[in-house]
Amino acid sequence: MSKTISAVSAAEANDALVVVPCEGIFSLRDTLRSGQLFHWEELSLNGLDGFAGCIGDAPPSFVAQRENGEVVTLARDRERVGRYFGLDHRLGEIHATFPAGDPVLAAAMAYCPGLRIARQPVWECLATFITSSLKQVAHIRSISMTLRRRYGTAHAFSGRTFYAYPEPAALAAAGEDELRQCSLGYRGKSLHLAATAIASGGLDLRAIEDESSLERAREGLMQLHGVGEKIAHCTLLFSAGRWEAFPIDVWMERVLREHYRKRVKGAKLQRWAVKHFGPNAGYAQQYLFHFARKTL
DNA sequence: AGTCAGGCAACGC
DNA sequence: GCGTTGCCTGAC
Repeated sequence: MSKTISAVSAAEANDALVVVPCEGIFSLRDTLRSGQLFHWEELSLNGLDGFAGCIGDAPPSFVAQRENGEVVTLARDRERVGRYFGLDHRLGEIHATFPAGDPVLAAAMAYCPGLRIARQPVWECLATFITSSLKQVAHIRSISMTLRRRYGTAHAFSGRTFYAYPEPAALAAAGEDELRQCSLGYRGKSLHLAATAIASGGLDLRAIEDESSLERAREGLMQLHGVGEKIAHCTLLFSAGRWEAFPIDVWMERVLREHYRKRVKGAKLQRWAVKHFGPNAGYAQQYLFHFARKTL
């Protein structure tokens, strides 16, 4: 079972809430609900409603947004939170690369203008999306929590317990059968193989992250059993800052078919999307995806 | 009760 | 290349 290795009292936390610098507009709620992060839990601290969760293997962070838009967190997490939620992204410059005169994208952006693409730790992003195959958001979330509780490091925080995502070695040691029992089914095999490959050094995630060519990074990830186009693109977009990566799932297929009249699929659809949406196609994808899921 | 989900691999052509 | 099928599980 996990061992608790840190504890921060609520009082201690309250004293240290500070504002996180943010470049432009941000919506914490939209960002957390846009299907890229699955483990943040609602938490009220000192009368302020926000969210708590682990960023990588650091002790839990508390994040909240005041009515005036200010993002606040513990002093110790100021930089970590800003970086994790992409508060330094220059949205104006990103949006300027989007196609002019695209009313669908414009509507999606108007729906969730403060949505940002987070910078997740690569392993936890990859692993989470391996477990997401053919699953609904609520279930992805539940699997993430189960894996964290069983194999992650526990941290006491504000009277509750939060868990870091388990390291590759922890999941490798758990074994395939045990992982399957975390409601994973056939995904247990993929997760275990990925954890083993990374824990043993057979696959170097850092090298893939640093790979200059998106194509080669994508191929590197796709060597893993259970990682195809969609999961590779999600990992590159949500954890490696590769905003040109454009994951196409059933929701994006639906949007592109119904609003853009695209009837092609697979690689052809992929090529069209990158050409149409430009160098930050993945960022555009995130607005469209969130918009589609909430309104279509 | 059957169908369907935020995919992928293996196989057939 | 392109289309089809099986796969675990939970929600409806």
